[in-house]
Amino acid sequence: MNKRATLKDIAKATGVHVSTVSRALDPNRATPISDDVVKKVQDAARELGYRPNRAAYSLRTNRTMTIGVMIPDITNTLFPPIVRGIESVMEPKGYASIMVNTDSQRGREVALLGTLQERGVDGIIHTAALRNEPSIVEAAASGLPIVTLNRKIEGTEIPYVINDEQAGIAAVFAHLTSFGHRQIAHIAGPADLSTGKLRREGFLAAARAHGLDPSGLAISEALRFDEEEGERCAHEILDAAPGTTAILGANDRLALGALRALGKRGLTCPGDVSLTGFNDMPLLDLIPPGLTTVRIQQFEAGQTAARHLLSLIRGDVGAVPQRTILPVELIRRASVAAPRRAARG
Amino acid sequence: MNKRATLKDIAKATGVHVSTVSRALDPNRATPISDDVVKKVQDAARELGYRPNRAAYSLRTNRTMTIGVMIPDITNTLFPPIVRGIESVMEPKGYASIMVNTDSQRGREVALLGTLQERGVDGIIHTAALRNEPSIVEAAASGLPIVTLNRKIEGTEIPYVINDEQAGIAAVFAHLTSFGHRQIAHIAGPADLSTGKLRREGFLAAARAHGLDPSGLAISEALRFDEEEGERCAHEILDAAPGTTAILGANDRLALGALRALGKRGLTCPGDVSLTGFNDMPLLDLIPPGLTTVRIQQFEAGQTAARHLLSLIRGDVGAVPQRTILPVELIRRASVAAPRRAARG
DNA sequence: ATGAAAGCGCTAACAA
DNA sequence: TTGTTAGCGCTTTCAT
Repeated sequence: MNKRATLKDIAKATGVHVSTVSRALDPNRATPISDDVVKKVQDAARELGYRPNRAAYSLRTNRTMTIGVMIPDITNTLFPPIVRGIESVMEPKGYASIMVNTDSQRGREVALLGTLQERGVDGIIHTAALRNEPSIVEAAASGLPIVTLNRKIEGTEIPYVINDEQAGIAAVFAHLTSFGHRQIAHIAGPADLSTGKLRREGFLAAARAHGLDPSGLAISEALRFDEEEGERCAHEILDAAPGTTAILGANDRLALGALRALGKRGLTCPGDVSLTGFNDMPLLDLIPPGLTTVRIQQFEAGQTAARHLLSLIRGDVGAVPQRTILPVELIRRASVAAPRRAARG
Repeated sequence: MNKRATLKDIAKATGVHVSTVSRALDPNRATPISDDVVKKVQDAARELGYRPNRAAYSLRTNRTMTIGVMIPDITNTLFPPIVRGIESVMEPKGYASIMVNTDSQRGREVALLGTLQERGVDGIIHTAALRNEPSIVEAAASGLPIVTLNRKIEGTEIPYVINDEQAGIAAVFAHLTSFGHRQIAHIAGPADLSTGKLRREGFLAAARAHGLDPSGLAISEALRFDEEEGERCAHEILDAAPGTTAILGANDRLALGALRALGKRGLTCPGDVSLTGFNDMPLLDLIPPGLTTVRIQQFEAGQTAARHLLSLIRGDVGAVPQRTILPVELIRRASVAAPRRAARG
């Protein structure tokens, strides 16, 4: 383990002072250096396999060239493309990211935010932050650049990037009504997650827009965004409102769970009940009958959030819109059909 | 942005020397400190919201408490559970991880290894390293603790953790022959990836073990582990060896591609051709007809690799077996059935 | 049991 | 254009 070359080593090798070496190696050099010294230094650096010591740089400049990426769970297919999107803009700028999984637990969210701060990250991209979690607000108030993804934090100036949840829900809802559905139920996501809340609101708004009384529509709220909860909620809905002809799921996994519930009840999709999801997860198209859903831009969302964070880090606050809403796309598949007996009116 | 409290601040607040503060806060304190000083210091630390400056710590100790995790692509469902497994053991020990995606490109693999070294990571878990990529060997030789996952690097002492590829392939192969299949073809993975190579070898070995002449079996090699290549290879196989009754895919995605090829040819699975995969990706069970496959331990593999890396970092080389092979499990689904005309003998 | 002092590698005034 | 100097916050050796 021959330890790494330092500026001092290069200085010794070239006969110039370490500060000169530092300057010669600085890509955006402020002070002018004679060409031959620059060349000599760079040659020596290459020769010695010099790599700057990040810790020393950080200690001195208070910049780690590292950002924190907080996500609920990388195992959720929603997040890997986001992470890649972030990486695609940060890596070329010399930033590395430390990713942490919060499992949507308040305790973990606070603790992990703490470790990121301790490590002196230059900024944080916070994906799907819990609603009503103040620690992130405090961190932002203390001057740490933060951008949230999939989540607006009320009452703050923290810039956020979200998909157009409302438009997505409106699109599926309109799609369902265009087939004649009126008895449309909703499996809502957890209320403490912003997507859960927004999509539920979108559902209610869409119902009103189509002249339906929201209070007459069945809504069951899932505790988690998973198949098990989707199944439970679907049963709840079908027990409470047997006339339901369509179920609008707050995401794909809930819809897949509902599909299972239909199967267990001997009901078919879309024959007996139409079904829709949200997100368009990978492989979804291969699962019969083919779930109609809403495709969101994950990679692009990551990129956008990263670009905004870079601006914040640079201090160019003016360049960052407080909110960015990314367009979504309705994906029509076979899980929606006309209701058996269209209950019009 | 009121800047963070330092040891000096605590020293000032408590009236003791900064070195005393450092010692009082050290969890595994070497030198004895009087109880009341310890208490006073810890109280002040809490009061001031003290968080150690990692950069200063790193500069001084040459330890970053950070590891690098190199993976081909987090978007591939294989890797998120591995990452969580790694995190589950590293995080409690105070380590953070920097994850980088190599996209299985030699250039990226070398460059990203470089940035990890520059950042002074204490160790690296390298998942699915490219075969014949020497940079990682050099890094290990220079003293950097490294553990590889899904990959053995020949001719080195680098510890590796792999799934029992051979046993997995042997199990599916035996499963196929137990249904009477003899004309078994293989869609092999890329030869420059260890899983591709190992599974191909496993296929050949299994064939011999069952008294089949490997040279009589059709093998088509995919350029990538994706559906498109699976489809291409399946067509190639069915064109070249029309008598094929079963296709053993090197992974699930290749098998799904093959499934698509069958569909396009008007063939059914398992009616006309049986099909098997490897990995048991999420949602696979919901895709008809239900792919028979091999389940591997991803989370556990990550945990194991992380534990081994910790031992290496601690200098406890003796505690780390050079190779760890994790058991796999055959998952029987409906994609395998008896061939229409069992070609026995 | 505690203090003093050095120094990790780097950058950034300030001088020259 | 280059050198000198100080110091970021921490750990650790050596005194006391």
